[in-house]
Formats: sequence, C-alpha cells, structure tokens
Amino acid sequence: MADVKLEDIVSLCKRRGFVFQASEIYGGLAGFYDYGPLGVELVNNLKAEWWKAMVREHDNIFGVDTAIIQNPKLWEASGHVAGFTDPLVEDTVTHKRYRADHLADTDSNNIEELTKLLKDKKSPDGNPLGPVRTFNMMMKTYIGPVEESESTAYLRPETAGSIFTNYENVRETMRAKLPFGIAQVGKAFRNEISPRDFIFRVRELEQMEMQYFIKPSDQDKTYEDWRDFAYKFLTERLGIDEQNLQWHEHDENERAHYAKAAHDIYFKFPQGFKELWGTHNRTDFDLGNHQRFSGQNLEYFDEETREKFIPYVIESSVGVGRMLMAVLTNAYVEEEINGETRIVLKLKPELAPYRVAVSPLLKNKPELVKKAREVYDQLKQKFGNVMFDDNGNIGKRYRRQDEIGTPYCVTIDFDTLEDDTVTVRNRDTTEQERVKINSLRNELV
RNA sequence: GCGGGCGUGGUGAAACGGCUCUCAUGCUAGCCUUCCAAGCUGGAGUUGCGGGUUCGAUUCCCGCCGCCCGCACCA
Repeated sequence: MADVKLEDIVSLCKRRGFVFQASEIYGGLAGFYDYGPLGVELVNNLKAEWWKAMVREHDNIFGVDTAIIQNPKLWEASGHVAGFTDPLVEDTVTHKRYRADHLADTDSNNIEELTKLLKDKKSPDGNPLGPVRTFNMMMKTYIGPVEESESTAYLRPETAGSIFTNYENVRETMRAKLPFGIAQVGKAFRNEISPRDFIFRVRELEQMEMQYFIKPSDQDKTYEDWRDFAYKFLTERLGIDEQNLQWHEHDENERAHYAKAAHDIYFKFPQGFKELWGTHNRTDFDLGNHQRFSGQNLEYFDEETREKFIPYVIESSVGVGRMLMAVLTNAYVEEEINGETRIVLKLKPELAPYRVAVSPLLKNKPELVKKAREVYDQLKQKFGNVMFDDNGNIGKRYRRQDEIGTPYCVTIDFDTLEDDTVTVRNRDTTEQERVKINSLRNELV
C-alpha cells in the first residue's frame, strides 16, 4: 500500500481520541501533547508489554520508578550540565546559529575563552559573529517558593541518570550479582530547539529504559543480545513489519558523550526512517563519574575472581511516544471494501484500546439490546476494555471499530435468543463466524 | 533559532471588505433497518489569539501562538 502520510496519522489521532495538542483551547504549546482516551489505553498496553518482556520475564532485571527532580549534582556527573549547556554564536547577517566550541575548534565550554578565540573569526558564510551565549537543553525549575540560584534544579533529561544513582541500592536490596539490570518507564524533559513531526520530537517525553550492568569482558556479547531483544520485541511483540525497520550504527560524530558504541533501530515513520530504539554501550562512564562526583564507592566485588571493578553498562532505550507513532503508522491501512475506502488499524489484539465491541443487530428490538447488554457485561469482566455500541446500523459500527483497531465485533441477533450463538466479525478479514457465547472468552484472542 | 508555506464546525474542504459563512463527512435525537458508513425528519457545532485600518474585518496590515517543509540542533 501507499506510504502513510503524517497528516493521516495526526487526523486520526485527533478524530478518534488518541492524541490531542496540549492546552489546545489556548492555542497549544509547542512540543507538548496529551493522550486522549484511546491513546492512553494503547500507550498503557505498550508500556505493559515492554515491562512484561523486560522486567517480568527476566529474573535479573528489576524495576524502579524514580523522582523526576534529582540532586543537580547528578547531572554534573552525568555530563549533562556540560553537554547540555551548549555555547552558541549567531551569524549577525544570516542569523544562523553555530556551536561556538565547534567554530573555535576547542573542547572548552568557557564563555570568556570562547569569546576570545572567536574574536576575529567569521561565520562559515563569512559574516561577523554575535556574542557567545549558552543554550541549556535541560529544563530548569526551582525548589522552594523563592527563585534563588541556590535552589535551581533540573527536570531530568533522561531516565537513565537516576538508575545509576540507585545501582547500589538495587544491587544490595535485591542481592543481585552481575549481570543484572534496572529498568524504568518515565517522563523526561528537554528544551528542544524545534519540536517537530507531531509526537516524534517533543519537549516532554516518556522513555522506557533499561541499564544492564556487566563485567567489562562481557560487553560485546551483551551489546549484541540487547540489540536482538529490541528487534524481536518490535517485530514479535508489537507486530511491526520488518520492512519498516532498519539498523543504524552511529559513527564517532553521532555518538552521545557517554557512549562507546550505539546502534539504533530506525522505523519508517511518515517523515522517513528515523530513530526509534537505541542500544548503547555506556562502558563505566556513568558509574565511574558518579563514584568520582559522589565520593561513594560503586565498585563491584567479584567473588570468583576476587577482583574489584566498576561495572560496564549496556543501555536499551526507547521512547513511548515514538513507539506509539510507530505502532499506529505500522497498523494504519486504507483499503477498498465494497467499493468504498475503509481505514483500519491492524493492531495486535493485545495492544488494541478495545479488545471487542458488542452490538445488538437492531437497536429498536429491546430483546436484542437486553441480550447484548448481558454479553457485554460478561466480556467486560473477562477483558475489561470492551465497548458497547448500538448507534446507527451494524455496518457503521463495524467501520467505527475498524478505525480504532478493535479486533473483534460481537453481534447479537435473533438466532442468539434461540441458541445462544453470536457472530464474531474479524477486523482484518471482515469475515464472520458463528460462535457459542460460552466459548467467546477463548475465541477473542 | 533562521527561511518558506499554512491556520474556516470534530475531520476534510469552499467562499467573501457588509446580506443568517457554504459543503461533505462525522457526531447527535427520533423513525426505519435481520450483518459492512443505506434512507427519512430534526439538532448541536466553525473563521487560532491580540491589536490596527475601516461606517463595517473571517477577508487587508502588524504582533503573538500553533502546525508543516528546508537549514541548524538532536546530549
């Protein structure tokens, strides 16, 4: 089928209650989005699936949920205060912005030093440069009611930081031995210069991250394993087509300050192949820095070899919003049915906002409605996410469910009253099957 | 942040310096309907925000906000 357009996804999200612009009635706020009733269901399903695969199915991976605001020293140790506070200069003619340290060809972040170095330099376009200014990508806030510099804190720019600071706590309380992992799902905040592409690049995002602590000698094998895990999760658990996925290895220039190696899985978003899930070898960068900055001993003692060392870390990191967008894009299909176009979300049944919709064939026959309500109540107990719909005609209801990805529609007709059977209509094939009410629980999988 | 384009019911579109801003679809109420958006009769719902020009602005001008594209950025 033709490539999915971004506007199709945006329109569907709005129309059907997946994603709304934040503060929409006030004109919105760039880089912020809200999940609607269906979006939150789908997102919760995605997170639950990840948590299950990552935490529940691994004996040696433990979950945490840490504070969004941490001691600011954490971000000094992590390199974010330095790495996020980019010194920028502006071309006074074209108003293009450049990294001052790049133009000056230095590692320094010092404003005075950079100003000195760039004093007689021109921009790449040959124009004079404006003053060097810092641009901090971390969102600042204040602790306490008074805005004093002493009370400055940051909203976390990633969830990984506070996993590292809990490394020792988790190791100790869970009596964990290497290798083991710590996983977290949570919000992070970044002052993106220009948020773009709907929910792809945003200023408030939710991450699903896992940091796997290992012996340095295991780094290559473990790195490979977690790359496999990510790929399998996307294809097998989320049903994403392989043709929509691509591997991308970071070269030296692309890598984050903490990473020795980085592989991303790219997904074919409406705006092209873009980063979805990263696997990084962070080495002992983080724990090493935290040991140095905090003065706390974070070494691991290996009973077998009687050695002490700082564990290496392999990170697996994926954004919830991007995963949602990928799943929607992957599932979005427009197809011909009886000469008309229908939009259908071919979501895996476990992920769909509603597992099943229940309808009486006709609305103006009380005995059908009553029976349909009974079936609805039963299924509701089993699945929880069940919708009742008796508005309009039956075809209209089917199409409505198609568009929100409900895999099954159960219809109660006059035969139901005689023999307790219903029709189960399949979203993808549109075919119907006659099924006993008692066996419905097992059919709708 | 720079440059360009755009902003009209929920969605997708049309029109206009003035007359009740139009259409489709969706939503909704009633009727009808024995399986794929049928039909009939009703209903609610729109010019992003602020200012200016004007007798009068959704239309023209300015600012802001937002969205999309390109550049830069993406730890």
